[in-house]
Amino acid sequence: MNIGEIAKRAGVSRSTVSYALSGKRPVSAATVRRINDVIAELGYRPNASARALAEGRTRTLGLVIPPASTRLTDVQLSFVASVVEAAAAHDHDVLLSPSGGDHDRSFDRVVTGRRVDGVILMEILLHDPRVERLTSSGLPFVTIGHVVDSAASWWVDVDYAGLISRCVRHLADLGHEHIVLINRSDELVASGYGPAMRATAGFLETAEGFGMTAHDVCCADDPAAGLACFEDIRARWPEVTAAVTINEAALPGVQRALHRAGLAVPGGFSLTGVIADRLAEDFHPPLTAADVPAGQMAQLAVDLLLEQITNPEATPRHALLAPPITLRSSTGSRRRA
Amino acid sequence: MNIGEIAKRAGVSRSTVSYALSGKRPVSAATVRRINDVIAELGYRPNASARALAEGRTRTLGLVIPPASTRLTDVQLSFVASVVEAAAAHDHDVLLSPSGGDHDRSFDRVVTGRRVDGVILMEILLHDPRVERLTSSGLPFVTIGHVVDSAASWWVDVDYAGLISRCVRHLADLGHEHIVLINRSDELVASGYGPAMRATAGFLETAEGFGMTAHDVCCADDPAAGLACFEDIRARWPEVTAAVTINEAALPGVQRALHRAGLAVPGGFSLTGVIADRLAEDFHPPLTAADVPAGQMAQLAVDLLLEQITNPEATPRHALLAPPITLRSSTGSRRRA
DNA sequence: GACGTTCATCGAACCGGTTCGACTTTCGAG
DNA sequence: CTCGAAAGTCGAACCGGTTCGATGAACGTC
Repeated sequence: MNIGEIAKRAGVSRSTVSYALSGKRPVSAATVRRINDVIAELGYRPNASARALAEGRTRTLGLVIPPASTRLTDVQLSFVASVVEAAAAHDHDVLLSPSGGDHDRSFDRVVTGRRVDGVILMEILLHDPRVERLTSSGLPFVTIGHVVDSAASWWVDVDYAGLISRCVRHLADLGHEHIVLINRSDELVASGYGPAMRATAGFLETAEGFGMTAHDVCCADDPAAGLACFEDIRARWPEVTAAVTINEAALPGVQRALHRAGLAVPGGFSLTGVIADRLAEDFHPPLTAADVPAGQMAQLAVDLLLEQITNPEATPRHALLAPPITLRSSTGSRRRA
Repeated sequence: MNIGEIAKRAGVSRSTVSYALSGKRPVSAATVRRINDVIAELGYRPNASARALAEGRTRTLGLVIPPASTRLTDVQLSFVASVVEAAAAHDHDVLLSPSGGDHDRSFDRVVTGRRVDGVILMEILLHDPRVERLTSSGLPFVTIGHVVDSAASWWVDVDYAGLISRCVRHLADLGHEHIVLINRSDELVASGYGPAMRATAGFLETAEGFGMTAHDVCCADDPAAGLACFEDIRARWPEVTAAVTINEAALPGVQRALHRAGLAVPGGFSLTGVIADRLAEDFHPPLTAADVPAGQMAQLAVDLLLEQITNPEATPRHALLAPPITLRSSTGSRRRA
């Protein structure tokens, strides 16, 4: 059941059927009705490949995700789901492509085979080879996170430096003097992962401004590492009374370490950071934190990408989101150790 | 840069370029080399839409996921990532489509627009309307989980009944006499979610066989519900000494409730069930559990789907996986309450 | 030396849509 | 009544690949 069949049964030409469906040229009401009847009867749907070939666009967006070996965090996950929904709202589909490791073939296929009209790139590094590949391919793309030279590209990011800075200020207001930043993994930081770098910068700078002593440590993205990391912190700097973190995955371990050390939250120790709201709420006690607005970021990323696709000449736009800190109950005024 | 341009620069016809690339007819070594040189120089990649149109297949698989509003569990997440990787290994891409709620348009687009060669359907119900839609559309598909009338369809599933049964036997061996099943949400059970139904059946049947008293309760998929659920259990059946669960998302709440009640695991209470291995290991103490092999299921689902696509006349195949129970440290012999 | 194969290549048709130009017909304005 | 514009429709070309049938050359066989 293709457009020719519909045309034959409705007694019109193929082009008339096409115009009746797209509305790009006037078609008489009677003809439209006849065509619609035939379509309803035969259950016709235009072939997406043929349409893509003719129109020169696929109505599909590519979403490049970290490979499965890298454990996806809760925020990333809800981001993926939200991208799919935002795209669906604009009648677009989403093609997934893992990247990194040995998955470059997939990335290549998606990028160079004109399979998608544009790409959303997650988890980008400060110097990211994929960004260069995309730039030279001419395919529209939006990154989640931004590269060093960011003015000329399209991106959506969370203002990690600003948010962490606010967290530090919050702790300063509560009287804390010795604080620590629990960052993400060594490798990620070493590879130039933007959020980690910016969090560190915002953390140290703000703490210094308030005359606090501040330490920052890296921690792998899993509970076991969180536990070890926190015990290490206690051993090296027993005077620390509060921690700021951007490492969601390590949280359960940190919680266990706090418990083992006999530290109540927030009575004996305060904890805050940039955390997905669902995770912050599931913590015990609920975490005072800057909630990463994954859904909003996804929506924005899709909007920016579609705008860029529609108008390739548009000047690049970005969005740096700084969600407010939600006061829950994991931070309190400093107590003597 | 299309195939015609390549042909022109190599001084051959378009069909020769096509045959040189596909190898479906012999082409002289000299010509192949000349064509490859031109292709390398111009960075040519065939247009995926044109190829899909001509070949009648898209080399793309559809993956129907639960909508973003339904919080995806850890298993589901790693399943998605694994499907993408398994498909990539066969040079296929994955198109995501949410379903349920108001996302039927997306599902429709994917299914009826010939955008994909086949579909993998996650989280299916015992009576699932999407299965009927797919069946009548003639598109190959594989379901994760199986419907009542399952002999005639392709699916991969975890043997929940068998696994839960093993968990119960394990508890019986340890001397427990009063146990409870923490199932998934009311709504899910009410809507006929297979795993939940089969878990219940396997649980009650096996417990009865061992002469145990067994209760089963539903619990929403979040920590707060887990906490409330467990406190309810303690209030109603204080004699219960062990729980079996298939509800991963509720676990943190259950843990908190155990802690509040002053119950050590496994000293005061035993806990086991069907849980993703990563979650089981992150628990404190690590959970004795049947690890859901998400990666293996994804691999199998993709293999089955590709087989069905290649050979539509093949008789349906299924796989019911029963991973072994991994003994960790959350179960112990019964103590007097 | 005639003949059937295999090799290598070409041109044309096809996949199923969209879109452009051209051709009637209808209609309202001058 | 005439003329131009708009409505309504058609045929043909095009998007960029794949594939079929045909053709000519090289080759081994009887």
